[in-house]
Amino acid sequence: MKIEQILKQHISKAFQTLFDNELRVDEISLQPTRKEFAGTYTLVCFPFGKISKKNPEETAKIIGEHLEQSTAEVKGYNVVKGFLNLEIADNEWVNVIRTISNQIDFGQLPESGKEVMVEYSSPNTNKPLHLGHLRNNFLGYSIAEIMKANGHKVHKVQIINDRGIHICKSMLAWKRYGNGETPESSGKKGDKLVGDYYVKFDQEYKKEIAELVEKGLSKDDAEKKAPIILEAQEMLLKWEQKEPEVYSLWKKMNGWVYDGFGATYMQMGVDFDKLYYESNTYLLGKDVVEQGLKKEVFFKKEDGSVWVDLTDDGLDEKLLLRADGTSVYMTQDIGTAIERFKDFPKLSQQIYTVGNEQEYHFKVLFLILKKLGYSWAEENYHLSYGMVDLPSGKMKSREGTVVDADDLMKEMLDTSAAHTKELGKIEGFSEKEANELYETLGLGALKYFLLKVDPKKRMLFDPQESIQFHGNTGPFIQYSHARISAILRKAKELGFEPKKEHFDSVTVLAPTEVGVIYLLSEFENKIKEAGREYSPSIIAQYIYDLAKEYNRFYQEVSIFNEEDEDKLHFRIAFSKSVALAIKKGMSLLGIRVPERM
RNA sequence: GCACUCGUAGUUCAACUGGAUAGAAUACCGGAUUUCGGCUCCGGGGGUUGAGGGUUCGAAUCCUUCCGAGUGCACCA
Repeated sequence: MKIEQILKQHISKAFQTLFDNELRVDEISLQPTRKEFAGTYTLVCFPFGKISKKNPEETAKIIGEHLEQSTAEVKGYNVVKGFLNLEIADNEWVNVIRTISNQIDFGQLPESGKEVMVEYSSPNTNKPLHLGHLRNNFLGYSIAEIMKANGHKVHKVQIINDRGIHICKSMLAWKRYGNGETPESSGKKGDKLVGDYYVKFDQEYKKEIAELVEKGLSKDDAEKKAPIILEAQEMLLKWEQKEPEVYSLWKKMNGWVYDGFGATYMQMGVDFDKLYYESNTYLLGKDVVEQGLKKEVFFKKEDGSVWVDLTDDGLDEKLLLRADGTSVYMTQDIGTAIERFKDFPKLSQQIYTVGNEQEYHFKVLFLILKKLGYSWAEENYHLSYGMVDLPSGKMKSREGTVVDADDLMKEMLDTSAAHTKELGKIEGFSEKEANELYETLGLGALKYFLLKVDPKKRMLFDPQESIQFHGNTGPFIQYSHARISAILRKAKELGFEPKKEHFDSVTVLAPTEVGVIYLLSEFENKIKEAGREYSPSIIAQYIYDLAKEYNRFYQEVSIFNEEDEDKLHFRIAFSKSVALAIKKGMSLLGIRVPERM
């Protein structure tokens, strides 16, 4: 059992004995003791005044004294104001390492029986992926990994926005101005090529509008009557009727985009278990709306359009079906959500990784699903994240200030390659190994930088700072791991395989050792917390603290110069546990760690 | 206009969900180590937590009023 749990039980019992009071274990909260005081766990005693009928300081003393006398775990205590700081016996910490060394997969919680779906990425096929998508993808992937570590079964999915007027725009522009250009003929990545024609459409559209305005039309009229937009609308109708020529062009161009995106996802190191295509799902939801009408959850207006009234819940009325019977975004999302629970009947939760500008949309969506009587609706979660700003300000595609995902990743790889070569520590690496390392480092830096910030918060992406290899960065942690790996390699060469039966004589630890072991004992708590809060940043912060604390130990305590062989064995086992925690923690962020760098 | 989110060292981020003298990183200044691995470690300065008021033994955190930033309020997706 965990030290923290044992302590809580002791405290509960102490309350029984000392004050004849029932204090449940789950009512007790222990917090880490601040660095400047002795001890590891702190019990805040201010609230107990009523129970003990004494002031907080005396209360703390009584409890501390009792725990020190009656338990093996508490070796000492001190009281500052109403704070009771408890010092734990060193052999308890040794035990923690013994337990971890015995564990097969440290950092993996037992199966929960819960099954969750994580949706992320879901791009528009007209626009190549950019920095904002990177935050989305890394977040979604990481949350999926964190859910797995919490013992849940996970399905990673995305919905691909592959139909609608915007798709017809790029198709039309390609048809008009493309001269048969293909990714092969131009050497462009498929998604970039299609994106270019989307931009081209917009340019031509604006030209036509300007011409019409010159001829005396109002701007609104011009926007509606420009030939190019009329043609695009016609194309959409043809697409819906699956007219062969339009349909095959659609398939061809989408194919290019998927190839392009595929390459980008590969580079990012993210993947999906199942893809949903809007072209398959856009008709879903209509029958649900019909059912909702019958149940009088929704209502019809005079013109025949269908609405839901959410004013009682502090929201607005929301349109679900147009007067002509066609559906809107919300309708599709309702249908898709229900479809997914049909696809995976044991699903208990969906997590949608979507930017915070859609918070209102998801609030409405979940509320509608709840009103329709779906019990899982309340479990659904919008993993909302803030925008990524650049030092120059907001990213705006119109002003060309967008940071392209492919370009950025390439830059990170180049920088890490240059940096690594400069250090000259990788002699003996094959070219393939070296390239893998650059990728591990470059992407690690990028992912860590984007994930260390609380997802809810808007963040600033500074390209200069993100490529740094020291401070609170991915490479710093990767470096710490590589160094421990070096220690373990050396230990093996010298024949010091950690043997847990040797630990028994180790009874006195250095303060830095206790610091590190305390953090190790918190690993699983952090995984739970990250899952509960949907926040990879908790893991990122934790691993950084762990790496830093280990470095402190490393500086202070020598491993191989230690004469006591049991201590030496202990420190190797202890280092191994730290390496494991770093590796596992980083994998929860989708970041690999090298053995050498 | 209405709704939601946010405001913390020069800068980028934390703060265990109401706990101690608000912590890291970065940059700057000073020192240690020169090895198991160089990107390591230690110390220093730097804060009226946007401003005021309230609740509390105790507030960056909760309530309230201002000020400032952002997002949303489509028969677009």
